[in-house]
Amino acid sequence: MTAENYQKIWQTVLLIPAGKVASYGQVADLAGLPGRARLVGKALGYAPTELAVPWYRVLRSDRSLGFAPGSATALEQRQLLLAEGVVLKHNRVSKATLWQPDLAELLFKLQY
DNA sequence: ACCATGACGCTAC
DNA sequence: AGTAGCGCCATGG
Repeated sequence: MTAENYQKIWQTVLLIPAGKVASYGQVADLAGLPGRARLVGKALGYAPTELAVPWYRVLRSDRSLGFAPGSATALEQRQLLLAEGVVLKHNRVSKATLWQPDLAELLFKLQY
């Protein structure tokens, strides 16, 4: 069951389009796990590399990167986002880069 | 079983 | 812009 939750989370994150970002809480909600943002972070940490989950497109609800500024992971995330054309202002992404999925289409793709 | 620890988030100061 | 408290709960010691 927790394994299934991880699957739901990975699937949801895979739907985030390049150049867009979503928050941990948003992913949790869309994955059918409201209020469980922490689980999203855990799931991303455990994500199998073969799934190629775009973990770097997930950040905090205040639109700042999900890691301590200066940490190797934060630098990597910044680089990957910039490579997709995401605009970063002082360690924050602009509101325009937030992912706003069409719910009907999302439900269709997630196949619940 | 108990306790501490997080890739979090929201409300209230 | 910051801090504090609380809710959340899987994982590991």
